[in-house]
Amino acid sequence: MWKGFVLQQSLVKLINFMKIDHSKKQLEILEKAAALFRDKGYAATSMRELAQAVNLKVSSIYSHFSSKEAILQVICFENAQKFTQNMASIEAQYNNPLQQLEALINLHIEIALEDTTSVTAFNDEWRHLGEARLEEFLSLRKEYEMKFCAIIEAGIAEGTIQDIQPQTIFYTILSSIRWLYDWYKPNKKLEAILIKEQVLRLLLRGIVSE
Amino acid sequence: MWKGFVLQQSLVKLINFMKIDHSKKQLEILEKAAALFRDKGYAATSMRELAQAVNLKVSSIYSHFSSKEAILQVICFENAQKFTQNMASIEAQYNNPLQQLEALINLHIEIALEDTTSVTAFNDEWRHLGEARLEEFLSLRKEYEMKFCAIIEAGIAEGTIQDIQPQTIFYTILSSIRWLYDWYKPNKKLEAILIKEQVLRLLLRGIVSE
DNA sequence: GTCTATACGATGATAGAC
DNA sequence: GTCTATCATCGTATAGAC
Repeated sequence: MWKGFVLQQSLVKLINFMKIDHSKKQLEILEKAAALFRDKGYAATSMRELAQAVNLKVSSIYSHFSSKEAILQVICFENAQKFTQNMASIEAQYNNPLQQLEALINLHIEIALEDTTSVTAFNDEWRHLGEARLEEFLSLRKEYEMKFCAIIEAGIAEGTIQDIQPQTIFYTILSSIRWLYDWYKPNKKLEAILIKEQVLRLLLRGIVSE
Repeated sequence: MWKGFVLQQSLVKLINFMKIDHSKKQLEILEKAAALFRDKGYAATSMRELAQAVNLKVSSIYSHFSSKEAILQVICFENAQKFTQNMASIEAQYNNPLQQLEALINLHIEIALEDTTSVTAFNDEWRHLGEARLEEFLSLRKEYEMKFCAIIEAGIAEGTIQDIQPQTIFYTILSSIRWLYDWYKPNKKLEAILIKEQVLRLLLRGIVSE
């Protein structure tokens, strides 16, 4: 049995450039906004609620962000960058397609377990971006998808990955991890390790036991 | 290699009781509402938009449904019932846990491929139910989860399913299918069959090839 | 940067004529 | 059942004092 995935856990370092370029108050607003967007959705979250959550009057928020959508933009694009940059570092680190894929799955699981709020908002609420920004966002997303699928494709050619449409594998991986955002409560560190190992095994080896 | 899943495709019959109990106009409203809720989200969909979509004035909608939330309620609870009833019929049809699980996965894939709008709205927008109905809904969902996990548990005990926390398997299956709602365009019948076979194989046997 | 005050369009929902 | 008319409320956003 192939056991490579046991060896390379936790090698991926998460880059937190969200903390660069923003003032303390901006960061506070971004965090609370992400939490509200995650819990109630972007459209159902009002600026009045957000203001209350950060102990400001509504108008004061506009000293930090030009609009409600501007806040969503930061959340969406900084998270998109996070995934793109991590993928680049993974590609540099491994040259084996299967190891790259495993590291990518690991990356997505780790991000899901570590940063529940911001990434969830990014995952679910990007569609509320305005037309221009939405187009930009979708193009970034498409680029990420193509790189991801290229790795899968290489693994299929090599014979280490099942011969299934790369897009199907890609979408299945990405969405299969999404329940972590909704269900995982970041209390127990031990449980996180167990979940990570089990989800990874489930995706790589399947449900059926030999 | 275990090949049972090749034999029992498409045995699951989808029950469409959504078409019972509602007038034609109510059905039209429900369909358009589901499409709008799916595309823009419940909160971002206004009654005026919905009215326009069904060629009515806003006030006329209130002759068919008592409120915007009442429409969401129908969508959520009738879809919940759909899954519950299908599960019951699967449990009656098979007594092998692995076959039951495979039929359940098949069910979820088939529903995703056949009925994109209503189920997507149900999947994503239930959280906008009012407090009382939300509680009711979550209890139905919990019940479904427990039955689903009991089947997985039986498979693990039997040795046919990998020894992984049943909840982890359950959540991974359910969410792994969700990309179909977002990405699959119901044009090509042939492609649907291919996707179904591949997703099923991916979940059951995993990404890594032997 | 934060406040009070306010603009003003959109929202869910109702009253009452036909 | 459908319409016109209307309501009260809430939405994002701005102006201007401190």
